[in-house]
Amino acid sequence: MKSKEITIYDIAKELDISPATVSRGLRDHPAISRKTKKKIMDTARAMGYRSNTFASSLRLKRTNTIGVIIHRLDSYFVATVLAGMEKVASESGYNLIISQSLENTEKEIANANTMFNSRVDGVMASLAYDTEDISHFEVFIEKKIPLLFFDRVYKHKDCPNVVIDNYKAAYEITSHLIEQGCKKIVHVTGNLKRNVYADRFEGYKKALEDNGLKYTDELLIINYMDEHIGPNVDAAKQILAINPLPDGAFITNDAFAAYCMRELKLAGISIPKDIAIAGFNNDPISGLVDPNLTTINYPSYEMGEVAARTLINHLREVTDMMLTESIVLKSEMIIRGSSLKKGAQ
Amino acid sequence: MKSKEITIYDIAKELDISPATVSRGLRDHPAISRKTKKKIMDTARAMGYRSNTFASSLRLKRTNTIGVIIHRLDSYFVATVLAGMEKVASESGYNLIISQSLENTEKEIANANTMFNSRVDGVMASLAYDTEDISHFEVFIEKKIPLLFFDRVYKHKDCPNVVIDNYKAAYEITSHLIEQGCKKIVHVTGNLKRNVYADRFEGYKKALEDNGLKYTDELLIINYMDEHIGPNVDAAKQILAINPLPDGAFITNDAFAAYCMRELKLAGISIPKDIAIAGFNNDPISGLVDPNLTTINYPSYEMGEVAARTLINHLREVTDMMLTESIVLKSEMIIRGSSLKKGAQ
DNA sequence: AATAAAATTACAATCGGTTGCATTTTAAAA
DNA sequence: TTTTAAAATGCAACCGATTGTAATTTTATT
Repeated sequence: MKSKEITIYDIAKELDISPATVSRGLRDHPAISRKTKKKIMDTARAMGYRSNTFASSLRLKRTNTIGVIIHRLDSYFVATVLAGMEKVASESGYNLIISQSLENTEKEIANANTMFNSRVDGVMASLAYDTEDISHFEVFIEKKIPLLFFDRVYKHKDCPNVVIDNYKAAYEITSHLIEQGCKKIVHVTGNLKRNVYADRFEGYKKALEDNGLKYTDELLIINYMDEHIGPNVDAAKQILAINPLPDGAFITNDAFAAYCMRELKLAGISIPKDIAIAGFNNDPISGLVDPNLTTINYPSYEMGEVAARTLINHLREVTDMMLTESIVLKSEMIIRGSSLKKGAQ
Repeated sequence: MKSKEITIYDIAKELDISPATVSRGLRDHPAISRKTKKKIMDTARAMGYRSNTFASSLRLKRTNTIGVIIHRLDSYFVATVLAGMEKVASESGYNLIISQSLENTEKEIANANTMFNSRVDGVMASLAYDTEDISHFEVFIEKKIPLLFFDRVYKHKDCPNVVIDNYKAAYEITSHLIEQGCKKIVHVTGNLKRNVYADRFEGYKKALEDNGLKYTDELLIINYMDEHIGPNVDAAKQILAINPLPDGAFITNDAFAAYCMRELKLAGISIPKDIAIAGFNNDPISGLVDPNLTTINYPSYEMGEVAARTLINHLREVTDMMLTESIVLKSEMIIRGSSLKKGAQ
C-alpha cells in the first residue's frame, strides 16, 4: 500500500479550485493573487506534493539536465572539473548526467547518443584520446542543443570552448627549463591530434627555436598518457635510451611525470641535476614527490565552473554563448625543485 | 526552422497503422507480427525517430536513472568508485545523476531532495563527514525507492551496504607495524561517528591490545581527512608534539599520509627508521612518495561495480537486494618501504 | 465453404502539468 | 447604481507513449 503520489489535481480538489490555478500558483505566476498562492503553497506542502518532472518536461520540452562526456572519471583533472561543474549546476537547479568514454571513440559515440535520447538540455564534452570525426555530436547542433567543449576541444563554429592557453604554458615552461641550463629537452606527450597535446608541442618547439636549440624527432615521445596503466615505465625507458642522455624533460601530465621520475631515479639518474623535469596540471602529486615537481597550474575546478555557468546562462537566455568562440582561462607556471638545476631560487 | 521531432503518431500515419501498434512494435511486443515490426523499425530509423523518455516515464513511472550522493567528486577514491558505477550503469542502460555533499550535511539533505524530486529509480549514497541523522533518506524508503549505502554507510534494516572489513584491515596493518617493532603507534583518522573510521579505530585498538601495547588517548589524532585542504600540517605537528615521539603511525588515508610524511621529513624525521607509516586506500600516490607507502588496497572500482550491479539487479527484479544486509569486499595489505623498520623483505 | 480458434491490430483512456483563451470576480470610474 | 477596466480563475486541449479490451483479420478445422 504505497502512499499515492499527490498531484495538482489533488490539491485543486482539496481547495476546490482548478488545476490550472494550482499549476500557476506553484510556479508563482503573476495572474494569481497573493492569497490564493499562499493557500496553494501551504496545501502543497501539507499534502507532501512533489512536481512530476516528466509531465512537466513532456509539456515544456526541457529536462533541466545537462550531459557531460569525459574520458574518464577517475582522473584528478577530470574529477576536479566535474566538481566545479556539479557545484554550479546544482546551485542553478540543473542535474548532471555524466558518462565516460574510457578514451574509446566507440563508447563516446554511444554516450553521445544516450545523452541525445535522454534529451539533455545541453552538453559539455571533452574528447576521447583519438576521436577525430565528431559527427556523433552533429545531432546536438542540428537540434539546436547547445554543445560546449572543454579542455580537449574541437574547433567548430557552433561550439564554444573553454580552454587554457596550452601553447603559451608549454612555451613558458620549456623556456624555464632552458633558462635553467637544459640543452636537450625531451617532450613526453599524448596524441598530437588532440588540441591540448598539439598546442603544447608547438609551444615547446617554439621555445626551443627561440633559444637556438634544435628540435629533432628523437626528442618527441608520444605516450598513451593514461594515469591508470599504473607504473608506466615505457616513457622513462625511452628517455634512458636516448644517447647522449637528455638534460631536461617536459612531460604533459604530472601523474605520468611522477611515474617517470620514479623510474629515472631507480636508474640512478639524479633530478634535477642530470635531468630537469617539468610536468603539467598541478596535480596534488606534484607537491608530494621528491623533488617536488615544477608544473603548470591548470585551473580545473574553475574550468568546470566556467563551462557550466556559460552553458546555463545560455540555456536561460541570460547570455548568448554562441557569440563566444572560446574562453581562455589563466594558467601559470609553478616552479619547484624538479627543474632547478641552478639551485633553489 | 528546427526539424520537428518524430513521434509514434508520425510513424503510424506514414504506415497507415495505429500508434498503439507502433508502440508495441518498437518495444518488440509478442502480439505484433514479424513483418509489421520490421516495417515499423525501418520506418522509425528512416524518419529519425527517438523515443520521448518523458512521455514514457510519465506513463511507466520509471526513469532509468540512478542517483549517486557522494561527499566529493575530486577524491581519488570516490572518482574510482564512480567510474565503476558508471561503467555498469551505462552497460545496463541506466543514467547516473551525481551530486556531491561537499561533506556538508545541509547540502546532503538538499541533494537527497533533488534526487527524490527527480524521481530516480534508486539511490546509492556514501555519507558526508558528520551526517548523523539520516532522516532525509527516509523519503526513499517510504516510497520504496531502493537505497543502498557504500563505504560510509549507515546500518538500516531497509538499506543494504557495500563495504570492506575496515576493522580487519586496520587490525592487520596495525599488527604489521607492531611486528616491525613499533611500540608506540599513533592513529590519525576522521570522525569516529563514521563507520569507516570507527571500525578502523577499533581494529587498531584491538591489535594494540592483542600485542600487549597500551592505548592512550594521546595516540588518537582526529582530523578532517580532507585531501583538499592542501598541504595539511596539523596532523604532522600533532605527531611531532608527542613526547616521546611515536615510532609508528597508522593514517587512514594515503593522500593525507603523504602530506604528513612530507612534513615529518621536513622536520628531520626519518621514515621508517624513526617512524614507520601506514596508510589506507592504495591511492596511486602511495607508490610515488618516498619511501613508498604501506597501505591497504581498497577495491574502489570494484565497489562501484558491485554497488551498481546490486541496485540494478534489484530494480530489474533479478535479485532482491533487500535480502542482503551487507556485501563485504576483499581488501588486502600492501607492504612497502614506509613501514619496513626491519629492512626490505 | 462455413465455423471456430488464433493471431493481429485498433480504440480510447491514462499519466500530470502547462497554457491560450474565455469567463467570472473585483475594483475603479462615471 | 451603472459602466468599464483590470485582476483572478477556469476550461479544455495538448505533450507522446502505454495498455486493457474490443474489433478485425488470418489461419486452421471440419
